[in-house]
Amino acid sequence: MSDASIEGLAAALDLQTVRVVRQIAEHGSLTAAAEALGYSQPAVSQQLRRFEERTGIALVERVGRGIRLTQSGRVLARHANAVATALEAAAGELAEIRGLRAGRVRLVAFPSASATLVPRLIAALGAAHPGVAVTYVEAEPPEAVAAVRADRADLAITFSYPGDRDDPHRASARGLDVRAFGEEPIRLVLPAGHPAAASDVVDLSAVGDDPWIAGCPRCRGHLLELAAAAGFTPRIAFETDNFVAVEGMVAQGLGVALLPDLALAASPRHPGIVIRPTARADVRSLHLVTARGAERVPAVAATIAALESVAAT
Amino acid sequence: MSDASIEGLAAALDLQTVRVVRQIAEHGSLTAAAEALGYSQPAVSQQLRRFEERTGIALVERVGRGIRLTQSGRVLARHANAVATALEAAAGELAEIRGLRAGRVRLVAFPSASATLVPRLIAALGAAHPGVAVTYVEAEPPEAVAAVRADRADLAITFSYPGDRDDPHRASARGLDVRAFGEEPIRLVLPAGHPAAASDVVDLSAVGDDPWIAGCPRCRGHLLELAAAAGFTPRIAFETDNFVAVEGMVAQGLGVALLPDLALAASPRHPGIVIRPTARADVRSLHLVTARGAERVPAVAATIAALESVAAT
DNA sequence: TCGCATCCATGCCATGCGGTTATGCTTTGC
DNA sequence: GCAAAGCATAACCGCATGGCATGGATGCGA
Repeated sequence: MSDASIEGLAAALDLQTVRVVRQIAEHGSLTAAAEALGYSQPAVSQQLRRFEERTGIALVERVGRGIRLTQSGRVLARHANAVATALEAAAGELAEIRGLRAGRVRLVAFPSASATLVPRLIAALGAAHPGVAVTYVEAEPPEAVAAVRADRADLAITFSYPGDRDDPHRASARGLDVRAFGEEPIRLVLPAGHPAAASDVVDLSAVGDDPWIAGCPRCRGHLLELAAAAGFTPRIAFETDNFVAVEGMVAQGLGVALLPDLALAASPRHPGIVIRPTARADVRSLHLVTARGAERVPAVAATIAALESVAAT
Repeated sequence: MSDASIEGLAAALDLQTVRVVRQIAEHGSLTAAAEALGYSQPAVSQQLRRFEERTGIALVERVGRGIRLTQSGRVLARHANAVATALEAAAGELAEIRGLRAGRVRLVAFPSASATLVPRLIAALGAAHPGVAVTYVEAEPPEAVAAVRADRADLAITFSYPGDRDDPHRASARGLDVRAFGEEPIRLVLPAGHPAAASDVVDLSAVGDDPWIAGCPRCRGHLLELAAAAGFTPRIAFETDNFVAVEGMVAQGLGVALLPDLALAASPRHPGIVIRPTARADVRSLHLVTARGAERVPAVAATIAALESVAAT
């Protein structure tokens, strides 16, 4: 019963009363406390009375035309400072986060963004909001989405090919927020001197008979789709995740390849290759995946803003 | 501006939100938090939304069909424990006081109560409520009242004579609470063998020619009043505050005296004296003086109750 | 001793906070 | 594909909470 009474009391304690008692202890009168709190005097008077009725605990006693705190009142006033201190500490931290003087963003992005997009993003974010801490992890889109879902990341940068079979932004990203923030051209990579390199824009069918060097599984799937649309089935000679290796292979004349812009921009252009846009101006789309409502988190919002400004260049 | 925003935030923080966030952090869902708090699920949902609208701070983000706390939410949850701890400490202390397992009464009483009434009072109070601490100071009524007014005492036991000129319970006790709790007979003290001692009840006029031994100034004033009512002017031979000395003087035949019952009960009865009621059954009244509303303080209420039971015997 | 200023309590009223129930939407698991 | 889980929204409502006006008691000073 003693425990129950304490719990009941703790539930009956409200901040208003605590604040009022604190001011009364400091100023010695209801009127002064009311003024300090920006309330009218009756408001404070009633606040006290309500608390006393609710809890059966007398906080003030009258003496002359004034009042003074009872023992209980003084006890509450003493603890009021502890409560106020804890609340102000919380408010301080929250204000820091809201004002972007503190905060944290855990970023995940696909590998080819690591060399170009992500560094620029982090730099822009750091310049605008030095107080925000950024952590970055590299992961392919499906894993990146999983990281957001599992609360291992706040923000995932992913891509998807048009008509992607297991599009990470359809089934697997359900329950999350996906926003497209740009498109990335897909380039045809040819060995220098390749006949098709003569024209500024190359139709895929023009290299339908060449051997192909394919990238990651999903990139490979995309290649198959584009080739089918162009009317051929690519003969895939090699597969590798490593863009630099792809460029080297193409330079050696081992085949041709499709590479997204960011992958090409990640390293100095290999001298033995030529880059050409595809005739159909193929692109893959870039996405931002977050928990729904995460854009209301200041650090996340700032990151999105920074990403949009970076992506625009 | 940063400070202002912190202050604004601290003012916008309310216990309900803190409690809600705390439960969400613990249980991981609104529904579970609502159940833990004894609320319906929409109540918790709206509580959160209101806070977020009020402060512009997002506390939760949605993921799938559930939610999770944002960084701000976790910050608040962390501080929530500190707040809850402080509140529970306050509630605990208040519950102790309310349940009379703790508390304090500062008692003041007039000297002749020190030997009889007060010890019995303190004993009764201590037996009923061992947790309540009692302090006691001896003071004449005017000083006792002043002590209550100046917050040096919670409860003053005083007396007043009927028609007292500067009645401590009229002018000087204004703004305080005065309650009569009993009357104390005034006895005539005669040397053994005094002729008037032959009758069980003595009219004052029967000893009008005797020399008198007077007590404290206010007692002396009372003596003069009673004598005047009986038709004589007392010849005052000695004055002393000390009741025991009064008894000794009377025993030596130096005069007669009026003494209140409590003063007589304070020491073993002197063998050389005789006690007689006065013909008019004179009494002085006993009072309890407190701050107004002090009876709502548990320890004070318990003392009053104990005093009433003690005074009844 | 008689105003006058001070301080708190009270009555009345408007507002909106904070709760409820009912219901719908999205996601997830079988 | 359907049922269950989980949150949001809408409609409604009680009363806590604050304001204003006023009254009563006290204390101070002329």
